[in-house]
Amino acid sequence: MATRDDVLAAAQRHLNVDARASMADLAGAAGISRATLHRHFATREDLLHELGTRSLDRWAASLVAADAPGAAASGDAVRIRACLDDLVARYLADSDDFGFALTDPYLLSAPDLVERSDALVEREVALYVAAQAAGVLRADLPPRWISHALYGLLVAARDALLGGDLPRRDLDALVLSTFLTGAQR
Amino acid sequence: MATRDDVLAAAQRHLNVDARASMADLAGAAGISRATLHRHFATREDLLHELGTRSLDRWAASLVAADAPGAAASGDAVRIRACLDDLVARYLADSDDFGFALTDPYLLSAPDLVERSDALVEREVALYVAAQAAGVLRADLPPRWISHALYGLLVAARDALLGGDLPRRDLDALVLSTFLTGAQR
DNA sequence: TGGGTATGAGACACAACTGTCTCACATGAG
DNA sequence: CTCATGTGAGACAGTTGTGTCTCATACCCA
Repeated sequence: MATRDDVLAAAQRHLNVDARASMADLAGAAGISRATLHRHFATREDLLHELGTRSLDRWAASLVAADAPGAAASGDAVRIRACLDDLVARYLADSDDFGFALTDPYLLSAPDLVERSDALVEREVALYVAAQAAGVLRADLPPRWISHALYGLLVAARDALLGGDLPRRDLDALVLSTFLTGAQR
Repeated sequence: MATRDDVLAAAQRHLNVDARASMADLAGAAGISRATLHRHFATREDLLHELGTRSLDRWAASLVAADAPGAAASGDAVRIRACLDDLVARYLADSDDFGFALTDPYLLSAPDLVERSDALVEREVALYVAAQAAGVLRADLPPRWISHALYGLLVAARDALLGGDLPRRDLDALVLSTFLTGAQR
């Protein structure tokens, strides 16, 4: 018998492949009937919202696991740099599971999710500000842009993976290296 | 009286704000009735497809305007570098108009558009390969990844602009600089 | 074995959107 | 003025997906 978590996981996986999947599609992906899916999640919005919340949970957890607040507060360049490396790898792992959430139109328009997302950006930006102060990141880039840029590279990585252009194992190094030093020789 | 092009332009503008707009929404945005919109475009797919085609036209035109094939063939580092600068600025201008097309689920799943898009990526990749050979871009990055990365930065720029985090005038420099040299100090 | 629980299949009403059609009206050209 | 053309308003049917409900059944546990 499929648990609520099993269903969420299946929906997640399927949405990463087909962002416009219907409830019938998601039920099929979970190997259950549509009726049973509705027993778990009354509405499609409920399901999406739950996935959105979990994706934000993961984002928040990654910030904590990489100790972004600690690194930012320390002001230590080496520590901040290690934190950035760690963060990129964690974000990539998160987007393996929640990649669809990066660009899902519903999630991007749900007010409470957007609000929480903004709050997380704020915490991430604090790290970038500290990184700039410590000389780890360029001080001439708006920290919010740095956040957007890393987000964009995650979208790029997701699409490269989906398009079969790159093996997963290369992504960590590519994203980090592109993020930090760009594409120029 | 609104021409077909006026209608397309209005739809484009509105889709950049609300990617899930209905035909009624788009008619309203164009200041015409839904019936008239259907006189211009029999189906929603027709409209989307036309916009998708035009966005690919613009992409192709930008590659030509920046003389990517010429620069690639020349093998001249200075010329290739200038071409890249030009290309980034043009892509950003294109995404002012066609930003929604970057992540629109329908456009990304329409087989003929995807096919044409792949062909354009191919031509873009040729430029990156030449840039790597000329020592302009890092040779250790897969050229396809470079293409994805720039695409990701365009998404980032669009979102930063939409979120009001950055003024339009700063985008060219930020995207180019981040693309080329990254965020690291 | 019997009873409670979860499920699948399917019917059903409903909502939103789509695409078509008609008709009345405005406007501009001749 | 008159006619042709384009338009808006609205009715209409069709489609798709949603959410609810019922009922038979399978399964697990006592």
